[in-house]
Amino acid sequence: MDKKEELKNNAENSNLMANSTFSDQIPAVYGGGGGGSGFFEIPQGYLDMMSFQDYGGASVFDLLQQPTPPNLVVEKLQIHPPSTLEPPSLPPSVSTVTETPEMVNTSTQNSSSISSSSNEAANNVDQENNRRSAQENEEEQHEDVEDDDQEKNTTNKQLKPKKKNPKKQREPRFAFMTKSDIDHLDDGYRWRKYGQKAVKNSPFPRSYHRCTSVACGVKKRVERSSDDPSIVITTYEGTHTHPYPMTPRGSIGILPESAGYGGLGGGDGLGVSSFLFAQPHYQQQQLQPYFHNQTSTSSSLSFSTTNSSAHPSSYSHFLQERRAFPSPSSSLLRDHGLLQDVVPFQIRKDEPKKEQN
DNA sequence: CGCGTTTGACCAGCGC
DNA sequence: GCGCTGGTCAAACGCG
Repeated sequence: MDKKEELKNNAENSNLMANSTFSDQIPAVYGGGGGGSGFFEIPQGYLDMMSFQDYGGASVFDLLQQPTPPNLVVEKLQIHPPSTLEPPSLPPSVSTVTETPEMVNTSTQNSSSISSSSNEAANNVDQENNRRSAQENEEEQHEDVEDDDQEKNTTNKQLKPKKKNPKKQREPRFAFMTKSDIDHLDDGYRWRKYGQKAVKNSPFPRSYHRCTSVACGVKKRVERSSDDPSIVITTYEGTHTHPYPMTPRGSIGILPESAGYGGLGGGDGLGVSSFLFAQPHYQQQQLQPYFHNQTSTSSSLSFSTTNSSAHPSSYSHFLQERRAFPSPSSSLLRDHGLLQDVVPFQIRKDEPKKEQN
């Protein structure tokens, strides 16, 4: 543990890395090979009911089929308008959107309405996203998905010949922030933690998780915002190559509210939160019960995407992948890809209209 | 015993 | 080239 502290301190003391600015962050959120992030302040329990339309690489608010739901307090939102793309027309609610110049490539400095917390959080996410997306955009086109396995195979570990494929491919990523005391949000999949690292500019370590499913190379990073410890930044990378587990960790999809999963942040200390979405159980409900009346705390959710493949419908990619594996209850569990890990379909509009091709 | 976590070390990429 | 950081590996360990 002492060493851990050391690492942290090192990271903190290290000023080699310039203070990350958004300027060179994710190039874009609107599809085209970019990413973005948003930050919503959402009443606790609302997440369970939240849903967005197919995230086809549009703006964050395009995720919201309808204007911001009544109980959804859009506190902060960051998006990354691509320098080369025109921002999509945004719904009325988007008036609350703050397009942060510094998040655009051209950026300078500014951003009035973005709080430091979300700023920082998104920053963390975007930082890496962008860093890679640049190089990945080129590389990824050459290779295909299997490389994760191949890496391991080719990694004949004698001592530590971790020579990986130079053209390491990065899968599309999807990041979001949640305001929660709990780090590891249970999205229904089973994850194995394979690493933890101290990150610079943050006193909180970042943990690395991998889907335990064989041949599924989906990874997940979890970290806390250095600025606002209550914010958990979760980044998914890759696409699940297997059906959505109906009984992950014992009880996905059949979690009664009484089971203590009613809302976010309700639990404490445990490694798993009630961050469960797309439960058939919820589908019965209407958009009414936003709240589960847990506590007065609120949960928040934000997005940051990196479309390394430069496809406008990057996230649709997820969705399609997931649809390839209709589950027994697929009729109920509309497949929304990783998004459904994050956003309960209740609020997503199930209309297939945005399923661009 | 199987599975998941912890942890120290290694590697690659990047900036200076 | 060097140092830093992020990402990953895998042995050791813990837990049920």
